Amino acid sequence: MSWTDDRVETLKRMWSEGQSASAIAKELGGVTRNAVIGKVHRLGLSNRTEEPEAAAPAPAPAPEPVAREKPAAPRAVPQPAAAPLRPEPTPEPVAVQPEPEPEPSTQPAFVPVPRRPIVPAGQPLPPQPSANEISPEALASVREVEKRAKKLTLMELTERTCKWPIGDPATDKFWFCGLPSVAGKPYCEAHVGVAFQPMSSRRDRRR
DNA sequence: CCCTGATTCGC
DNA sequence: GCGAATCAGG
Repeated sequence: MSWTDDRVETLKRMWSEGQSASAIAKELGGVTRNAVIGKVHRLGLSNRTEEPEAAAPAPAPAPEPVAREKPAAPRAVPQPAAAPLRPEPTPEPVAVQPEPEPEPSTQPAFVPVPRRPIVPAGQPLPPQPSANEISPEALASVREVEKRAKKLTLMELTERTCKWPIGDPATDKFWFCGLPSVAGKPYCEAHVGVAFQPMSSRRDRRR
C-alpha cells in the first residue's frame, strides 16, 4: 500500500480528529500504526493543535527549549466501524434524557438551569433487557461481574474492553464495565450473555 | 498486559 | 519516503 492522496487525506482527517495511530491504520488497512505515525511525522502534523507563534517578534529567545505538549485532542472511542452494535431490538429503551428545555419566558439572561449534560452515549447503548427476558443465571452472573467492573469512562474504552454501561448516565454513578471483552464482541462474557440471545430462547422465555 | 506516540535507521 | 524495531510512557 502506498500513500495516495486519498489515504493521506484520511490520515490527516482522522489524526486531526484525535484518532489514534492504530485506529487510523486499521481504517486505512494495509499499514501498521508505525507506518501511520511515521507518515504523520513526515507530514509534519505530529505536534499540537496549531501555533504559528509569529505574532511576537520578541527578540527574547523562547525560554522553552524543548517540551511540547500533547495535542490535547479529544481521544475518540475506537469505532466498531460499519455495523453499529445492536444485538437485539431493545425491549425497554433506557429513557436517558426526557427533560425538555424549561421555558423562562421572562428572563432574558440565561437561567442557571442545570443543563444536565448527556455525558455518555458515544456509542449506541446496548439494550437494557427486562429481567423477565433474561435467564436467572445470566442475571446473577451479570450482577456478580458488575461488582468487579473496571468502571471505565467512555474515553478509556477499547475494542477489548466491555462496553456495557452501568449506572445512570445522568449521574456520576455511571461507567462502563471495562472487563476484557469476548473476542469480536463488544462485551465481556457475562454481558454478552444478556446482550446476545438467540431468537428461539427469547421466544420461549416470553410469556 | 493492554495501549499510546516518538525516534531511529536500513531500505 | 517508508515503516519495523525500538524506545518511553500510561
